Amino acid sequence: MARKKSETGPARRGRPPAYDTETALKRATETFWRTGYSGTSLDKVAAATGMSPPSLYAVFGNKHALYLEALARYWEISLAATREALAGDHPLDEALMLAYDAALSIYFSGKGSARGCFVVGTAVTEVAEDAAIRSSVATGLRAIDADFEARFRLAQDKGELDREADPAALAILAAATMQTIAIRARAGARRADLREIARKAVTVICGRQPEAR
Amino acid sequence: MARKKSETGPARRGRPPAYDTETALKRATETFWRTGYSGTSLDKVAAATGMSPPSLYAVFGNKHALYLEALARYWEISLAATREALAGDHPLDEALMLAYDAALSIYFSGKGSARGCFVVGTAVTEVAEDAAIRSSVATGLRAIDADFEARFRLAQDKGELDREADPAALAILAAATMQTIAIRARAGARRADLREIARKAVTVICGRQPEAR
DNA sequence: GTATATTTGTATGGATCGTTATAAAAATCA
DNA sequence: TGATTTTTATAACGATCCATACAAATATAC
Repeated sequence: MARKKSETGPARRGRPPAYDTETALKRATETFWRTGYSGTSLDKVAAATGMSPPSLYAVFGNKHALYLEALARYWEISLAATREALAGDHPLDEALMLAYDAALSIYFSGKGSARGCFVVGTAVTEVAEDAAIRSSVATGLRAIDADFEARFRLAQDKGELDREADPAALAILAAATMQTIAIRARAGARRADLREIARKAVTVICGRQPEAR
Repeated sequence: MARKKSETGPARRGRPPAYDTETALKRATETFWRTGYSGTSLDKVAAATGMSPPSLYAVFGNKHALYLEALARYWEISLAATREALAGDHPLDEALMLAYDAALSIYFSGKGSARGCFVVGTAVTEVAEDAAIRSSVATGLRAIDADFEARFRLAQDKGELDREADPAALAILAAATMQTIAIRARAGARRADLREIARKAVTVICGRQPEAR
């Protein structure tokens, strides 16, 4: 629960915070993103944020709570990116490519080699033993499926997609494509190659257009 | 490089090993599988294998080398399972389902909740900062793609698959389906639901059969 | 038996882990 | 100014990390 959202009230009482909570969370996220939850020590987070351990604990609680907040924020951002891509009035194949381009922008953000998806790259490992992380991941995965499925249903309504197509099945494949791209990005694949993968996947998923072109 | 493969020569000299290297590697793999590489201490591995830390180091080198050997062994087993499923003379859709059933058997093996895929569940996290693990993962991913692609090409030759289909694109989708199943299994999805996902994906991937049914 | 070779368990080293006690620093309120 | 409030940095806590020194244990070779 990030504070610092106070609307500059009548001036706070004690010593003012030296660091912004939002940017600290962003820096912490970047650190977890690269070395995972278990592989990231709080000292590393402290170094990345410039905050001392006691300040981190005062603001975020503990390492686990900090990671959960980073995970929740990541879901917000990445799900919003997918939704925005799918929400426009583009043709189905273009909308899907916009979603994959948005994902690629996230997966290849930051300095150095690609980090892929924060969830696939760090949360999935913890999910086996950590109920809180598992819950967050499961909920997010369902949301992705639902967003894709809604777009496929809309495509059917608009006549872009064969009436006999199965929107739920296509949604799983669309989500799977996003996830394989996330894995391959982290494993070192080139962005252009991954975009080509997305393009081919979209072609298969959209299938032959209904008669009216 | 696991020893203990010696063909019972003229009787070894010193005190005989108390533990079998193969079963120790299997137990170590199971431990990494659940808590990941960074999340698994050597003490935990020692407890799981029943071996003392010095014995583990004598046999496997160090924690990193032990994990790499577990990873290599996992690739061997899982790739062999996929190949065997695709190698039979079943129809394309049945062959694909055999591959997914084999994967599900691996993902749901062991006691307790499903661990998913060892690679997706543990190696992908380390891949960002560990060159050796990254190399192993990249090679394995290429192998999966190649195995699926070969099967799709065969299907075209046998007339099971539309001549205009793109075997490479379908292979990516088939691999992506396997990976999304791995992720969802670890995140708590039920086996029956994942099998249904596989079934629907196979339907989309195989597409409409060519004229001759 | 004695010497040699190899593995074993115990015990521990030095570093790092997550977390917190403590007190100085920097602001407002009186 | 002095009291109060809040954040800061330093330092350290016990626990655990990966790895190894050491000597007892157990086999063969002579």
